[in-house]
Amino acid sequence: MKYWLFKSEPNCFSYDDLLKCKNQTEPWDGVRNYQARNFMRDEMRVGDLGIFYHSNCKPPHAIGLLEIVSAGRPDPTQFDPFSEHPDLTADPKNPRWFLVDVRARGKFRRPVSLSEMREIPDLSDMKLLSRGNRLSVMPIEKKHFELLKKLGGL
DNA sequence: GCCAACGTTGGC
DNA sequence: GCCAACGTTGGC
Repeated sequence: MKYWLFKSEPNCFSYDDLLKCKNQTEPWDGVRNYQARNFMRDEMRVGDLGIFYHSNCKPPHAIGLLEIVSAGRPDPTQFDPFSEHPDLTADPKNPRWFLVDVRARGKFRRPVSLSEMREIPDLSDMKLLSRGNRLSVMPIEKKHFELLKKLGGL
């Protein structure tokens, strides 16, 4: 089993928004980065777990757990000219962008801020903390997942 | 295939 | 609002 970190801007889609979705499940659509796409298309498996991270807010923080509940599948929003990230050059017979469906697996009792993470030596080699990292979906080591979960009070 | 220009991300 | 980092684009 693998572990992942999913970034989202809370004013766009927050953990509470996920909790309000049917079955607390939602497609993680709109990703338009090849590396992130490859993770979703090729490496995620049903049952993998993830951390939900709120970016571009004050302070940025990890806020809860999620579970991957579908394999990678084509992201329908690429073909929708009215979606936020249409890609009209994508061929429906050979989709370019993929998503997975994620389900909420528990909100943290307390958020774990980015600055707090930076102060914890055991988290120092997390990809999230590396300079200039802009990936919205990235792998995370099990030990980091477990520690974040604990810091979040779960 | 190189690389300059440009756009985006996202912490600060 | 600034800017570092980095991905993408497109001319050559």
